[in-house]
Amino acid sequence: MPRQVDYDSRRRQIVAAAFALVSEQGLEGMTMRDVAARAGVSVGAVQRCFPSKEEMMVSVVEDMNERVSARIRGRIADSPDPDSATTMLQHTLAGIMPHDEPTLAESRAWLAFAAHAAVTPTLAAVQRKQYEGLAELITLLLRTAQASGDVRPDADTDGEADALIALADGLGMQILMGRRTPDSALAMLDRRLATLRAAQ
Amino acid sequence: MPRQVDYDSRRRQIVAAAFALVSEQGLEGMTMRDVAARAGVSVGAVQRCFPSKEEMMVSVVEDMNERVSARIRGRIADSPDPDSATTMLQHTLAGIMPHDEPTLAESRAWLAFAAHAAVTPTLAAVQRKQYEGLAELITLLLRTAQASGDVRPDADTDGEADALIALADGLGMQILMGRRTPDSALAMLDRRLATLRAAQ
DNA sequence: AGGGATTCGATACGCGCGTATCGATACGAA
DNA sequence: TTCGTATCGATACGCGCGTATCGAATCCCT
Repeated sequence: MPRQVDYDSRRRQIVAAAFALVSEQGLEGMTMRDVAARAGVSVGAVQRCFPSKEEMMVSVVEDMNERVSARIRGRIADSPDPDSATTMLQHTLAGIMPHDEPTLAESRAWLAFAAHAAVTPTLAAVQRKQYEGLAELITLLLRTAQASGDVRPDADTDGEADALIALADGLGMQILMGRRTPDSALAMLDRRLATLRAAQ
Repeated sequence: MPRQVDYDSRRRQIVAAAFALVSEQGLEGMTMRDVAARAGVSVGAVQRCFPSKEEMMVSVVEDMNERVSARIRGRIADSPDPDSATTMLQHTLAGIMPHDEPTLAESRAWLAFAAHAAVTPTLAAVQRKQYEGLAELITLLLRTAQASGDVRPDADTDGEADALIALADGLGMQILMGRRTPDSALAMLDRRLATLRAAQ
């Protein structure tokens, strides 16, 4: 037997397999056996990388968060006006909403983990920290846009950040349920952002 | 053995027990044994009322929806100006957001079922129909308020209804995660409603 | 009054779960 | 070359799940 394997890449493989299963079948579809099979490794290998299932779930959630962050960074970099705070704001919020199959899968998995976090303090702490980071970013973008006159000076940036996140989350759920198309949801988000720009 | 029992009240007992378990421990805490024990009946009794677990889940979701509807009706009736469409609108949206322990329990359970519905077509259809009804009600209220001049005439009532539902859902999740207090979330909702009233 | 149909709840069953165990295997040091 | 050791994956284990089964208990009808 090989005395040495690349643990990091194996962990990534396993996390990817676990994420795929959760996005397709929910958390109850993420069994150790199925994760191992999907990743093409033995159950023992999974156990060695993740001592318990809960640690694996934490890694999956963190990986999802990193992927969303990376996508947002990419969108901002590709934007014609990457330095504008309002541009970054729009791309950040649009980036957390599902609009194609990969991002739909992300949203399904996110929903599954959110439900689990509601009764599992460990996961709740992880997810909460990620929301905290997102809220801080959006607050910062709002303040920056405010300073350059692109957002109404009387807006409560902290509150508006949470309201925008809530709207994006809620719209994402409507998309998941098939009650709204990604395009129309995005249009609603943009309309909401527009009301922050113009003086009331 | 009693040849006849009150099936309706037993069904209600079981549904109440199942709901309590879901709200406390998530869907995975809703096992047939625990539901039976909590309802004070035997497992066989549960099986006779609900041939399968899935039918039980559907009943729980429908019961939750009825309870929310009843609460909204109560709020509207108790309001000082019950006939005003804007009053009904505010109470309807506020009524689906959690603000005390019973409604927090409702939101936790709702989240659990939403996650399950994402991978279970049967439940998805039930939940979707309920959202449809809610969206229609809110659209109607918006149109009525529009007709009496309480809401901007240029508002897209269908779109705004979904946006308001999305905001209320998202804010409810923030409350569940402990990132917002019910009061501050309600204030955000009211602020959003206010922007629909004034001419832009 | 008594027998047959019916409904009760306890228990059995098969399965899949997360985790623990362990012999087989491949390498580095002597 | 050979032995000790570290690491591999297959398999065992205990448990709790949803569901099926079944003898006991009850009531209606003749």
